[in-house]
Amino acid sequence: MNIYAEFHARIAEILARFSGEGRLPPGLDPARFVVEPPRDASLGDLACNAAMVFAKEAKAFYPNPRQFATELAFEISAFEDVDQAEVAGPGFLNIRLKPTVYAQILRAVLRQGQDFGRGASGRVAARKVNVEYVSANPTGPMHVGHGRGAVFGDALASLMEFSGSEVTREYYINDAGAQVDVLARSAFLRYREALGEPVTVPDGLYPGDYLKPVGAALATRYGDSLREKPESEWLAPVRAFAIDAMMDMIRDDLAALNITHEVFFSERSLHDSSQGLSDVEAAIEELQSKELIYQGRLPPPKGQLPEDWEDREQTLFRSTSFGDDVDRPLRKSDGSFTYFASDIAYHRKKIEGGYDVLVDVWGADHGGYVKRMGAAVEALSGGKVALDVKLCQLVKLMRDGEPVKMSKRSGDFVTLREVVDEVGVDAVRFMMLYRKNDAPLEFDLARVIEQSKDNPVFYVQYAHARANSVLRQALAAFPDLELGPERLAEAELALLQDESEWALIKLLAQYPRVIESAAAAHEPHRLAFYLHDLASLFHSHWNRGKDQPQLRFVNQDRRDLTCARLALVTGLMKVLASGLSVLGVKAPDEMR
RNA sequence: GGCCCCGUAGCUCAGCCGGAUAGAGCAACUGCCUUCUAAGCAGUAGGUCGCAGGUUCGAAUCCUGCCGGGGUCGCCA
Repeated sequence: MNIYAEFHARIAEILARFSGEGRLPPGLDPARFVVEPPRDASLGDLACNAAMVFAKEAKAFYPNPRQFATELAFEISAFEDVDQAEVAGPGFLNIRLKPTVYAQILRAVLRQGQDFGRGASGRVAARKVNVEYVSANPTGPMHVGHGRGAVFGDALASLMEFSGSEVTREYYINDAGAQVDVLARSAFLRYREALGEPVTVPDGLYPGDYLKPVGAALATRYGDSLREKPESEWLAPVRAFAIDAMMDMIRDDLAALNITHEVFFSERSLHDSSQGLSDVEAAIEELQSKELIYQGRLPPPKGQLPEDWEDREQTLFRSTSFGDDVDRPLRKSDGSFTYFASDIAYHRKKIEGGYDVLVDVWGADHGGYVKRMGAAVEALSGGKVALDVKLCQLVKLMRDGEPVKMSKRSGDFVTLREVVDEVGVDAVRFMMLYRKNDAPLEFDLARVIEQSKDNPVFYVQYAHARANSVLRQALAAFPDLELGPERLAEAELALLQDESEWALIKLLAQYPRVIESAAAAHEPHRLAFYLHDLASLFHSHWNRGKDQPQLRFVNQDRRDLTCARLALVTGLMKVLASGLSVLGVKAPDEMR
């Protein structure tokens, strides 16, 4: 039950009726106006800008927006659940609802529980969505930056799912490039080490200790049978073995963050030509048939020229036809395919999967890649599939305001796993979501486990725990009280008289709208901020009970009033629990 | 040099598809609280929304140019 969507529909109906009656021109697009909470709650419950948005079209019928709005206000006042509708400012329509509307919403929250807000996007929701995230190279443990993309993608997937889309969570394994050969050589070195050879890791190989167990496992599996063979013979099996080991490790790291993917897609599989044309070849062929491939030369990049730059003719994709800056090469100088070529093939597979929307979550350093990928998806889908690339900025790891030193070169960097083990899943997830994805994030290891109001994770979880504590105390005061949501929904809600009680209910009523807009914008941080706002309002109302005992939720002398207030508390708990669960953060019953 | 992201209170950041007097937390200042319901509470002050144009009834929001910070710039992934 989303009152904003509800009134948007009703007003759209009025406009359509006016058009039919010749009081407005036909064909006014309802998508152009909005129904939203007014800036200032004292203005009412809903604000609508339709009269101003359509002022131009309505000019022949109403000389100015205010008169148009007055006409609409007259119609809206007639609704049973509307207390009053009035015109304000240049032509705003402010609607005040009867309190019974909010009482109904609270009952809906209680009855639907954690499903309140589910499917909030209704028909606006994309039907089938693919969210690709993490996609860290299988060459080592994940670091904190990967973690941000992982948490972001996972929460976005849940959010879109909750709002009404069918979502597939996908991981693209970069198991085809040169870096997995480096991985294989590094693992082979550790294999020789495990067989008793003294080794030093040369430059260019991965030095991390995490490959030692892989070397040992190789030794167990192969004995010394690979030792004297040429690289051409051991590379493939060692590479496959090491990739599997790395993916197991990455899956473990993700599991520690409660992240799972439905699909792990192998880049290497795109190059498999054992069944005829490989996927990469097929993708290029398809683009060829659309005359988007040609042999040509690229101008050298401006600024500093790469040292090994050579001007040569190459296979190019005409991405400039779709807004890219230059056309992009598909084959390297040795004839093999570029990463971009495999990525085109990969996205072609996703398009074939019948998705309406593709979301890719990348690190900000891949920003230069967005246009060409968008061009490829547009070319391959004929513009039917939307690709939204979400770039996640860096994470700066801090401790008590001081940066934590990380040197990746030595192979001795702070891993995601270490951070999760130190501060817990909830802190990592919530903090990573409590910031826009494209803004850099400072993550302070000390601050996120602080139990104070300065720590948003604690603050929001504590609101849930505190609500639960109120219920426990109510039970102590009235041992026979039935606290089931169904029973509380029958409480006499009209007994709620305090303004901040209604402010809380009104904020609860916004939850579906928050879900809808956060999902539509692919911005889970909006939900995190909403939950913080909700917690904040609850805490501050709770604190008023310090000075004014009559405002406390549990009132020994007023069983009926207590019930009404418990209905509010329970509704709040449900929404907090629902939102936290969408973000993948626990809603604890107590914080001790 | 091209492209992308960012620039909002002293600091860290929100601000939806253009909407009414631009918000929150921290820090600062002023009171209160010191066992009351649970990790304090209430209030005050603080802004040229980087700058300059443009679009319009209306711009932090959209467009153009500039300034500043970051990222990126055939074959790396």
